[in-house]
Amino acid sequence: MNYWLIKSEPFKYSWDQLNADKSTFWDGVRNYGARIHLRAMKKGDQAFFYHSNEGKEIVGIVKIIKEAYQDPTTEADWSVVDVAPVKPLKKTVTLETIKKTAALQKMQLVVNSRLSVQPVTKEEWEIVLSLAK
DNA sequence: GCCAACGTTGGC
DNA sequence: GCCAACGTTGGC
Repeated sequence: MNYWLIKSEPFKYSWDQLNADKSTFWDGVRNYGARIHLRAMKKGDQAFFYHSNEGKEIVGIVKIIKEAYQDPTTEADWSVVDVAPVKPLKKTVTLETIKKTAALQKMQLVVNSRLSVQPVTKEEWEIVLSLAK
């Protein structure tokens, strides 16, 4: 089981929208680094859903329900995965909180905030979950 | 709205 | 293959 973090600007595609849709294909990744991570995702992996720009917080957990396939919105060589919501966090975890947490300083969110699909270690995953209680 | 950081593009 | 210029992202 691998853990990830995917970002979306809430006014583009929000957590609420995902819950209304039940599942979606995660498109719009146009970055080679992010593409590598997308293609490494396995069915059943879980990911944090992060709201960038507005909110700047992790709002929920999603799971990968279909592994990477050709992005239907483009002819170019980009991939999408299908994701479905698992559950919202009881308490959202803000970027501010993450930055204040010593054990989370190596999260990609802190190191490279621009990467839209990021790997998360098991340790980081569990720390974030503990912060969300 | 600004700007720093980063990635990509294109000229050489 | 290097690097300057440009565009985009995202935090503030």
